[in-house]
Amino acid sequence: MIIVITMPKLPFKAREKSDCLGARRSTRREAILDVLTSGPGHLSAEEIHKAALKRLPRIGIATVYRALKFLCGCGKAAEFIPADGVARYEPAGSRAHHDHLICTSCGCFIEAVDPEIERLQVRLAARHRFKPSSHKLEIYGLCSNCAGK
Amino acid sequence: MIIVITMPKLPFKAREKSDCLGARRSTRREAILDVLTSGPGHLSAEEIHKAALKRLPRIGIATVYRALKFLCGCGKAAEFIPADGVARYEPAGSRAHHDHLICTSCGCFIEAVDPEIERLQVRLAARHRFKPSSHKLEIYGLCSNCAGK
DNA sequence: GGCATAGTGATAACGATTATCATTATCCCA
DNA sequence: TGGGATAATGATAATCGTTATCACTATGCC
Repeated sequence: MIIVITMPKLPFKAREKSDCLGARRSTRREAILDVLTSGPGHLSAEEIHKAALKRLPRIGIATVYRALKFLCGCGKAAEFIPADGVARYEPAGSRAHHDHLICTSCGCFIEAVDPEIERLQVRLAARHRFKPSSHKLEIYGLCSNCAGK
Repeated sequence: MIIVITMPKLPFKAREKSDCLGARRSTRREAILDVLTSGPGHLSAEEIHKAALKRLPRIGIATVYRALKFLCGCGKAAEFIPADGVARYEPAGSRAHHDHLICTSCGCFIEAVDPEIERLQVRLAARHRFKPSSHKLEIYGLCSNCAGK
C-alpha cells in the first residue's frame, strides 16, 4: 500500500529541506504545526496565516510558507493541490493516508480511503512497469448536504 | 462509470462558456485544437502557444488561454492540474477518460485506466453519501525507463 | 558571554493566469 | 452585398499565490 501524501520530486511547491537535521527550535513553526493539528484540516497558507496571527500577532506570511515547507519536508505536514491550484495543508505522520471527496458546491472536503483502490493502484502501476511512490485521488461532486438542495 | 475529466464548478481555471452556442468561426481556435489533437498531449498553455506560433505567427498567449477555456467549456479539450500547479491540456470528447502515471524523474506522463478502480471510486463516494461528477487520479513515481537507471 | 548561523518579517520579484481595451473579423439581415 | 452588431484578437496591465532577497533577531553550542 502507498502511504505517502506529499509528492517527492517534481517542481514541488512546499519543500525546504528533506529532514529536520540542524533545525533550531522555533515558536512560529510550533505554532503553525499546532494550527494544523488543531484546525479543521485542508487549510490554505493564507488561512493558516490568519489562524497563526491570533497566537503570534507579528508572524509574517513568508514565515508561514517557510514553516509549511519545512513541516512537509520532515513529514509532519502534507500538502495537496486541488483543481483550483491553491495548495492546502494537513497534519501528516500520525494520520493515515486518505483521498479526498471535494464538494464543488460548498467546497467542503471529505477524507476517505478504500484499501482496495489503494491496492488496485499498485496493480495498475505495475501493469505499466511504473514504480509508484505516491498518489493523489480527488473525487469532485456534491456532498450529501448540497445534493439534497 | 465516471467519464468526465474536466472539473465542472469550483474555482476552475479554464472555463469561458458552457457550450459553443453563439460562437463564431475562429482559425486560432481551430489551430489550437489541431495542436492538441496532433501533439503528444499533456501540453501546457505555453507549449501550446509555442506550437501554435508555427502556424499562426501572430497569435497571442491570451488567445491561447481563451481558446483553451472555450474548448474545455464545450468538451473538446480537458484540463488537468498536476502537483506542480501548472495546467496541462489534452483533447477530449472522442478520447476516453484516463488517469495519469507521472514520472517524477523525467516528467513523462503515462495514460492508464482501470475499470475496477473507476467502479470502486463510485462505491467509495456512495459510502460517504457523495454524488461524484468527476475525478482525478494521479500516481507519482518512476517510469520503467527511469527506474532502471 | 560571544559567535556562527538558523529563523524572521517586510517586501520585491516571479510566473501562470485573467482582465482590460482598442482594433479586427465574422456573420446575420436588410 | 454592404452595413452593423458583436465575437474574437493582440498587447499589455493586473492579479494572486508563492518564492527570493536582505537586513535584523534569536538560538544554541563552545
